[in-house]
Amino acid sequence: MQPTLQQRCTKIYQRLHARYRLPASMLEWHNPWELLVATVLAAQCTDARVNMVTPVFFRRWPGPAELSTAPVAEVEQMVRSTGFFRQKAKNLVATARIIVHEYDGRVPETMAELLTLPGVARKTANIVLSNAFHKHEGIAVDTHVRRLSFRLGLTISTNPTIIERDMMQLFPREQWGEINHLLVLYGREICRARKPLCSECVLEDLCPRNGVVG
DNA sequence: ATCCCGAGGG
DNA sequence: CCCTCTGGAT
Repeated sequence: MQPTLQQRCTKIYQRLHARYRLPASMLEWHNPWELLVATVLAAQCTDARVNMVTPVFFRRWPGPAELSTAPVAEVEQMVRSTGFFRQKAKNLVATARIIVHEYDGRVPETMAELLTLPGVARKTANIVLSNAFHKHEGIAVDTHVRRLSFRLGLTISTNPTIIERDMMQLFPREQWGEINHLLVLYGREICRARKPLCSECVLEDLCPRNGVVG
């Protein structure tokens, strides 16, 4: 008797939760603004690299007020090593200006408002909402969540919006924030993009690769 | 679909 | 060389 999709998700959560207990992002931050900046910089970049940049960044520009008047060229050099540096610098300065002028200098706390910021889509907004404000409006779908949800047969889509909708159906809301961290950690350690360590996998009996009906 | 973009691993 | 890293806008 094959387990249902829901039953598999329950087991996936239980096993990864047991493995990682209270998982957190490796990004280093001290307030919502720092988490927002770090998450924008994390696009197509490792957390370790972001963490090399952000301490210097926040010493130079501690908050949105300081960044809003910074020369974009100087910001570009600061974030250069994270890749996509022209886009990220331009978006971060523009975001700082919007937060200063439209939100009284504070990072907005709703999905709709966060999505108005340049360079911020649902993935970044979900990370900020769940981690900085403890609001779980959705599930952050990044490269790891996309790869693992597909491999585990939790979605047949490669579209992040559809993947998020599928995942929201499969996991209870109180797990939405944590499931992102669990899948990211497991994706980095075991279910890696390049050479997944299937022989060490604790989800082996739940994976379509081993005959479980997707 | 394509572009943005540097750094590290293999 | 190629692939990947907690994406987003056009």
